[in-house]
Amino acid sequence: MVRTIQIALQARIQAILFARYGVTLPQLAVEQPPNITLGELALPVAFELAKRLRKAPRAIATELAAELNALIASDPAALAGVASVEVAGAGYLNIRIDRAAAVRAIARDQHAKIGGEGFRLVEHTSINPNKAAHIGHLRNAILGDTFQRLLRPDDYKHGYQVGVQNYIDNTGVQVADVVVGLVHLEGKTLESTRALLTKLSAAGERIDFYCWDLYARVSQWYAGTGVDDASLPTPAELARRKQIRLDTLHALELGGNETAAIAELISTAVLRRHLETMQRLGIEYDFLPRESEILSLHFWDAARTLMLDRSVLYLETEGKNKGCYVMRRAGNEAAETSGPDEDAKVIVRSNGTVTYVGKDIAYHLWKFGLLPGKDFGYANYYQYPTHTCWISTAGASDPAAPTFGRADAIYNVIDSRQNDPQNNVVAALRGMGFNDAADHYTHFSYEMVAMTPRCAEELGYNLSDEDRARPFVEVSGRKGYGVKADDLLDKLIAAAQAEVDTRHPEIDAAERTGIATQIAVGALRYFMLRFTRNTVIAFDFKDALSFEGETGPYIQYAIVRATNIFRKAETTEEDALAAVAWLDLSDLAGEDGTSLWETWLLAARLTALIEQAIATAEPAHLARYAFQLAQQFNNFYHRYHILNEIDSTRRALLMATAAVARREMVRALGYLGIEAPPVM
RNA sequence: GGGCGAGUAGCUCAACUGGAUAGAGCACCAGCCUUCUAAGCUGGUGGUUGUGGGUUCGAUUCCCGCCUCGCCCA
Repeated sequence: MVRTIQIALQARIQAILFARYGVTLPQLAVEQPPNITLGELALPVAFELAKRLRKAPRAIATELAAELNALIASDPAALAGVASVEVAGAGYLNIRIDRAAAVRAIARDQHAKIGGEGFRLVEHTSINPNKAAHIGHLRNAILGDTFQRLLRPDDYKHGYQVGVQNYIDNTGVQVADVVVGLVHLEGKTLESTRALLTKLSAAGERIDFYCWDLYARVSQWYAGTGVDDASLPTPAELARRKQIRLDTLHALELGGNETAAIAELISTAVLRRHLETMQRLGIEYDFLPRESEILSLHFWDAARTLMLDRSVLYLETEGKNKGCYVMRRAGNEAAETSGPDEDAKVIVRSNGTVTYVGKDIAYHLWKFGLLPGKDFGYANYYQYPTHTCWISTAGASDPAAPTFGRADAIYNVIDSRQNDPQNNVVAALRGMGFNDAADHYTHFSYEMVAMTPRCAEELGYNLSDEDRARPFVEVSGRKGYGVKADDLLDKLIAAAQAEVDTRHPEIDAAERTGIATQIAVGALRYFMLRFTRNTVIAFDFKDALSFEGETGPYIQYAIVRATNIFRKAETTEEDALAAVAWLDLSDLAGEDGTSLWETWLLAARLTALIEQAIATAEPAHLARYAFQLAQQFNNFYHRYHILNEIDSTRRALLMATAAVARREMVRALGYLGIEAPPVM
């Protein structure tokens, strides 16, 4: 509702500016006054114009206010919802909203439209399928899933058509390392690896946890510093191990051999575990494109042809990159120095192998439907209650499967360490003339999740003095340092369960666990979303396990309180809101009414916040909003005792206020992927 | 050496992309449960926004130098 007024206001003011001064502003900021007594919206537009028009801001604001007020007087429909415009401070244009009219509109759930045409592809999670998911992966998946919810069509908004994919690097060095561990440290074959999976499954143990330990062990074996070596091996032995690693990697890339079959078996099993882990958090995928198919379906060959045709790729004939196919780096396109561009990015090495960036360019051409004649095969892999998750295959495609390589816009949730490679892909697209694709390519970049040194030591890791002095310690799969996603979730559920058990012994055990799980997920998802993307999260159990203050459970609790009011009053949120239509709302103007009105006003900002979160690709804004709304509701809750109110008109207004706050809290939390428990 | 990001209250973070008195949470102190659930509320302490300049009506925000920290590239 606030957004509807904002849009109308911006359009009207732009029209006036053009008619009166002949100017059009590219952006017209709409802010909030510091205090509600000054109005509901504020525009600093007069300051902006002061320079251009060489006129005092206050004088401009006065002219604009007069014109807007005249418009409102002559045509009430022109700026529906706006009561008056006044000048304040040094030249702010402050807007007063017609409270009664706005409250009626909000109660009817009128709000601005969100969404548009086109297919948007959100890629997130993308964990190497060689070990358990950890807290860093959780941040990625939670960010991506939340963003996907903001885009997707639902009951509240038209949204955009969305596909969610999770890219699987199943032929990379990380999977190869685990295969080395299985084959060379544990002496396993394809058959005995299969037996291992069966055994673990029967014992209820997690293959991804098994691989977590094995991966760390292999990494140490390469260095000769782990449990497999009593003393440091000879250089020749270390070289032999390094060669085993390379040979294994090549076998995976080649495919069609026992090593690759073991990799396929293990990576698929670990992948399934990742999907299960993420499903605990309400995170689902539509498609799992794998690197093995990008290789076997020869995506790169098509990309190379395209890149050569468009002169993005060229053969370097001198310098250190002689014999390589290279591409100029982003920002270096105009370099005209003589001699080889030593800073160019190698795409095909002199031995003929393609680098990661090369494969990534091919993959992204596919995403935009720009890779001629290439698409994945699609096979059914995982069934969610409401839809299927497809996986890539080199074999025949399931006729029921959709295709995903037709995106109008893409969002890649990838941590900030990949900034450079991501920029290279965009530069390649641009270099090929695919500017529209490049313009709609969003690297949804975020900083890593590290651990506080205290947290790492709690987990039993031996830190160097240097590490101990740092603000945080990086999660490391190679070292085996990290907090596993499932472990953290189990811990959170246990902590929540203890609270629920003492508070609600009357509820049956299964239901208590269900509530504890909702609370745990709420705490975890909110924790990962409250930080803006470019903030490094220094993970600590104390903060993450907190259910008080700025947390998910705080918001859930506020909702439960609202729920209780309706339960005790034996009415519903819907009825309370419907009653607003014939309610006398004249009270809203007074001081007491203002306090109620502030709750309505904040509740009516949801659409604006969603738009902002989409435009800036920053879910943290919405997370903070949800918390602020819960704070606002808790204030309201303590100030007014609704069920004791004897004046029926007033009681109805209070009920409706609780209803609107609850409605928007539930919605905002829903977009964050957090459910509202029935009781807490 | 080059690139990117960060430095704000004791701690962890915001600040709607240049606006009005820089805000939350945690911690600490003092209060509030026979009340719609205290996972809550009220009040208080706490700031030279790393530092030095510049741009202008106005800077945490933009520009330049310097200092720290992190990541990526070579």
